[in-house]
Amino acid sequence: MLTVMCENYTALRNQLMDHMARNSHPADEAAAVKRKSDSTTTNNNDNNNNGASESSSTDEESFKRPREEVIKAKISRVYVRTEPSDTGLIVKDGYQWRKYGQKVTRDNPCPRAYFKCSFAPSCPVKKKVRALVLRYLIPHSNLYLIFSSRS
DNA sequence: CTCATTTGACCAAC
DNA sequence: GTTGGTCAAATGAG
Repeated sequence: MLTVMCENYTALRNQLMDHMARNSHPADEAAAVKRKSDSTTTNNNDNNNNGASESSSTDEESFKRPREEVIKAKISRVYVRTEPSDTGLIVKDGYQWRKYGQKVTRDNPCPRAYFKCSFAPSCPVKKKVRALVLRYLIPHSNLYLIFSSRS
């Protein structure tokens, strides 16, 4: 399961990097080049995810933190529409979610549920689910995932 | 007993 | 004031 999760993370991260590279501003590109030139001691950064690189070296945080900050600053939202026939309340995306709240909005008859990823205690991933309409499919990453009926 | 879910309370933003 | 998001005690399922 860990291997699959790492593979999914790498694939998703590559997609994110491609997307960021296509839409990045000149300042971001300059910062990326600067970070790349800073990491002269090692080049295997991109093969590590945040969890697996914890024990690799002592000075890794000097170049690891800026990248995390960039990702966190680029919090994104993804809207996914699911099969109308699939009325189950459990999202079969292969990951564990813990419900931590539910709201009923005034103009919306369907309750909105809030889930946190329970796969890891520090996992920042959250998702919203509007029951019976939409739900999230993208698993672990630093993305903030939201479902909505407007997409 | 343990752990996940429920649900009203709370808080920040508007 | 309202609304959206989160917290946490109560509750239920196993």
